[in-house]
Amino acid sequence: MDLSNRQMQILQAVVKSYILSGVPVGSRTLARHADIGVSAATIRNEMADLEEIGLLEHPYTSSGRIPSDAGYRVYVDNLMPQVSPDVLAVARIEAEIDQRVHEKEQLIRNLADTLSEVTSYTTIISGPYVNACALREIMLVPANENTLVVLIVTDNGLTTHKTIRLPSAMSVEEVGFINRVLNESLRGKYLNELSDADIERVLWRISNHLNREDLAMKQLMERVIHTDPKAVVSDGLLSVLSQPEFRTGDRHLDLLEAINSKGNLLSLLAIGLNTHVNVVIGQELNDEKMSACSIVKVPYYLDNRLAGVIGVLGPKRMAYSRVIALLNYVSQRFEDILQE
Amino acid sequence: MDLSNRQMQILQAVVKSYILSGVPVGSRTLARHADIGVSAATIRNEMADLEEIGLLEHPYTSSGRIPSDAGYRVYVDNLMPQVSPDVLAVARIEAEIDQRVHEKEQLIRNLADTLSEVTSYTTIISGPYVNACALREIMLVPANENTLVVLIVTDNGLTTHKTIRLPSAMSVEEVGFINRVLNESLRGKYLNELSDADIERVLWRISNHLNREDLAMKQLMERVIHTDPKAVVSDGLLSVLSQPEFRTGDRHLDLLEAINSKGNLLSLLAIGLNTHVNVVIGQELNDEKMSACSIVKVPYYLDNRLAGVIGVLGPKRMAYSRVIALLNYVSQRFEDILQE
DNA sequence: TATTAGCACTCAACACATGAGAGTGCTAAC
DNA sequence: GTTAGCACTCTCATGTGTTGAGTGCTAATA
Repeated sequence: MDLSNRQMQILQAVVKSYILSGVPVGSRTLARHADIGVSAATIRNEMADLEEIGLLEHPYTSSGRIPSDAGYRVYVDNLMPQVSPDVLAVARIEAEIDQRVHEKEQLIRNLADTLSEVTSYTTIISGPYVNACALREIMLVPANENTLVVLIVTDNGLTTHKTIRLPSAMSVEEVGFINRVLNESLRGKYLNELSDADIERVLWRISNHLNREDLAMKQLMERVIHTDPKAVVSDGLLSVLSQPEFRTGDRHLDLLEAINSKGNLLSLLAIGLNTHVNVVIGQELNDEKMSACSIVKVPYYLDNRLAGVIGVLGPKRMAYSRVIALLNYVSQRFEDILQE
Repeated sequence: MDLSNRQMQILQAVVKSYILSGVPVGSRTLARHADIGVSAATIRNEMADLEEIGLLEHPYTSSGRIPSDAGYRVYVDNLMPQVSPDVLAVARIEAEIDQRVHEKEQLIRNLADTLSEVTSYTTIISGPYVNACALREIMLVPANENTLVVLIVTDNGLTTHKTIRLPSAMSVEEVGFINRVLNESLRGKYLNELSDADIERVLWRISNHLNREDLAMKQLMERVIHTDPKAVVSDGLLSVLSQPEFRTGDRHLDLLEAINSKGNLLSLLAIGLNTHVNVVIGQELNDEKMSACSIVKVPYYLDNRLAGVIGVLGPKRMAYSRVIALLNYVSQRFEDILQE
């Protein structure tokens, strides 16, 4: 698929104009407003070619062209201008950070809201994953005879707690002992990097001292170490649904339905999560109901460990370059915040 | 506003039919299908009277009648049949409870989801309020020199944790001491029932022993005692937005906008929260954007203390009697669960 | 050979008209 | 007090004509 310079220029102009206006773009508008330097007729010919290659499409016989999924793909990969993040948006984000919210988890949720507001799209985040951080303190608190509450605090100030139901009652002394062992063995470690041997060692110390069946302790350890896939926060649906592409008929219900299945969202964030910034367009989302949407997402790290993913969900007709610049910025700030 | 028997009969028939079909109901349909025993013309006359009183209205000159807000109100207060909760729905709810989810908070969230599914409306819950339960254990864990994590466990197994930033560094010993004092003084108490004297006493013990300024300790106590208004969980928007009344134009955007302001939702749940089951209809919600909706809600208690509110948000044309029966049932189950 | 002007053609969008149907309000009769 | 009858109203669905943007093709042009 080799494109002439002019074809690229025209494709770029079509995508830009369509993103801006949401209206299919015709050859004459392009001839007038984009600086191509040839007549509308020539542009028409080129457009016909671009359509044949599959980069543009035609809602109906005599409407302007709109980019196909492949067209957006080429635009995003090759034609899109690199921009720096919008100053106003950055100011909003920094203002949010300056609020000095106590809980980092809360701060990150707030930032997601802010991101939704400044982009006018929906923000989806996973993480920050507590078990990607160095453990500082683990605290077992008996809630009653056979229920424990586990509080986990990481070095960088993330916290989580969960309730564990024990198969049999456990005395305060036993809980205290396990607590001590867990802290001694796990402090400073990354929960998601524990080897089977590490776990075995801890279990051995515990079952050796307490007269407890191995299995129950093993289950307890599993629960302690395993972090729930950390609910995905999403927000800003309103602005996406206000976009014209969701105003006709029941288009908006499709999107809502897709988003409602939260498991779905998590898997969307996981698509092709190797590269840095990452754009998934329309059909690539592998979900009929979301084929009118795209996701721009970027993972954020802590000590080179994946700490979570930030994603922005919008219509396919999304301001890609603007969002990408912003996401890069925000992910950097996320890392700063986590780093403390 | 005295209604004749027949007027009540007609109003009831109109509301029932409209709730069922969503279509304005005319005198002939009523004469045929509702068992009134008079002709369409008579019904027309009565309807005109009901309209004059303000219980019915007229979308346009020659359409059938629909109930006004006041009409719904009379229906809900006086005319609505008492039904027992739908067996299928109850089965779904019990199945969810049988899952034996560890965290009660999680179980309650799951039940909210189930409630949304079986009613086809949106469920909103506040609570369960941790500070309406007897305190079992309070645990202060230092996260770093000037950050504390507070874990609170109640007698009935609710848990919450929050991060507190201290104005100045605090040693492990100091934290340990405060921890001890807090537990000794507060165990078994209800955090939202502490008197100023109680708090003063605790503060006195602490500042007396540690050489600490009173104000900082006071702030710490405030944070410990004060429960965040506990985010409102809402779900099942999809089914409400699928209702015909939100399909025309941008009606759905209005509703989304209203719901998006979460503070708003909390205040909606708080409207007139004295009675047991409680129906708030249309305009009564005091929100232009929600005037097409109603909320049915019921508080749930623990030891005669308000533990939270469950609400169901749907179109004004909601199956009130069914929802009320279900909510009564669910609130009872909530109380059982909290009671353990 | 690449480009352009010209022109017939297509199709969505809008405005307007028309008819059917449901339902009302009113009046006069029962 | 109740009912039948009838003119009237208004929505909704359908159809028709017009407009305008835009295309595809062809033939002329550089």
